[in-house]
Amino acid sequence: MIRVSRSYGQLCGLALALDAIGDRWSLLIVRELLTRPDGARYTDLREGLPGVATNLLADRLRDLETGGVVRREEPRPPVATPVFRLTDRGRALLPAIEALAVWGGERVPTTDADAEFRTRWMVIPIEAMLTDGRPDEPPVTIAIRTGDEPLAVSVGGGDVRASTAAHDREPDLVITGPAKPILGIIAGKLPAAAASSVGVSITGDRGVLERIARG
Amino acid sequence: MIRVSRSYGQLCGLALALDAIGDRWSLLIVRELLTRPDGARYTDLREGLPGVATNLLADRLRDLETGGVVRREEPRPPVATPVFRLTDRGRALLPAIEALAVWGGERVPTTDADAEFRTRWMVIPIEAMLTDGRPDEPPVTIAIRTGDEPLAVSVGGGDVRASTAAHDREPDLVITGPAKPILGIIAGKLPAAAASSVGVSITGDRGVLERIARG
DNA sequence: CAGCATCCGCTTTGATACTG
DNA sequence: CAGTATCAAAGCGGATGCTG
Repeated sequence: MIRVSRSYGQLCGLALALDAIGDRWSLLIVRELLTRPDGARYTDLREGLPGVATNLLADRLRDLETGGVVRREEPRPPVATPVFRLTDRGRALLPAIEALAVWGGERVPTTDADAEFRTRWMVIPIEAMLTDGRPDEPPVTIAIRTGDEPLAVSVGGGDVRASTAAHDREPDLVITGPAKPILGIIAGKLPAAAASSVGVSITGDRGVLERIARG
Repeated sequence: MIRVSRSYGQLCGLALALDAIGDRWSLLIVRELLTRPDGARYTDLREGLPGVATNLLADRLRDLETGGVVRREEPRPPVATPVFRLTDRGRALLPAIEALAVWGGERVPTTDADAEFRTRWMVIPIEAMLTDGRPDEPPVTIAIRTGDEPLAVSVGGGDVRASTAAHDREPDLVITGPAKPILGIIAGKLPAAAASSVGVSITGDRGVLERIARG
């Protein structure tokens, strides 16, 4: 009944990391929790992890809890349901996940039209790949309308932050269309001029795109 | 007979990366090849991957070749054996592997005394965790004597490079002892003064340790 | 309904043996 | 040396059942 995920038994940082988060679905669970700072319920996680078997999700959450990556918070007596959050150690996986996401993002399949998509999945690559190139200018916001929910990107003070929460104010730039080309445009790999030809509409201050593109 | 490693089917950079290198042993194979710029033969890889089943190693090498991470170079007609190398795309995994190795390295088990170890496995964490803090000073070298083969660390010009090749000249610092405390001392987590109490002997210019420690 | 646990068929893994 | 072949055991994914 014990669930000890098989260890590589190697005195090596990478092997030890893979002992902890190398199982199938583990890093994707961490991805979900990274974009939910307030924690997530079991069903939230299932929604963000299409294809996961429910028993595997339960197993992995236990494993990650044992590994010190995830903390389960039991609800207060009356009602409510458990909430899962990342520990500090879990959040420390961000650089590794960003690096993997950037590496994998270079090969986004143009075929495979029926792949699952959640707008939330854009948060990590956006924060990893973009930067505020003009930290002294006043902050601006971008609204991205694609997928299952809108995305708000805040640019200012040298930082780029993305979240599925709503903006405080009117966005300076609004991007609407299918996710794949939007990612290309944001990453600067697809020129904004070609947006309409791939079904993406951009309204507002396009200069913001230059401000956030990496040198 | 087709070996399509199960895809997550998610339009997400991280999921795509895991589709390519998320299978068991895959990233450890890349680790081995990263520390062998001249390529490795099948048996070299087996030596550096204790515990891998030979059929799995063959399978993974095929998968990684299909995924564009590894290239197999067949030998010239007379004799010789195939050599496996990383492609450019495979080498591009270095930042992700470094991030994972650093994360995993923070929890090196003090128990598990019978874990496998190869000196070569120190190359990536050393290059990831150390820096040349005095790039204008003349280059220095460190010899690390532990595990199955000696390790040569070159510090200079702002870079820290490690390899299992021999030094060109006499090392400025020699560190001898068991791998675990040596890693701690190099990372600056274990004071050099405590070295002898954990079986580590340090001879030469200890100032080098301050030169390479991260801020 | 949220949050799992159980069962079941299939695939992957790992240990060993064997071959060109 | 560089793998392939075989097979038991574990892991995975899907469906379904149970409990508060």
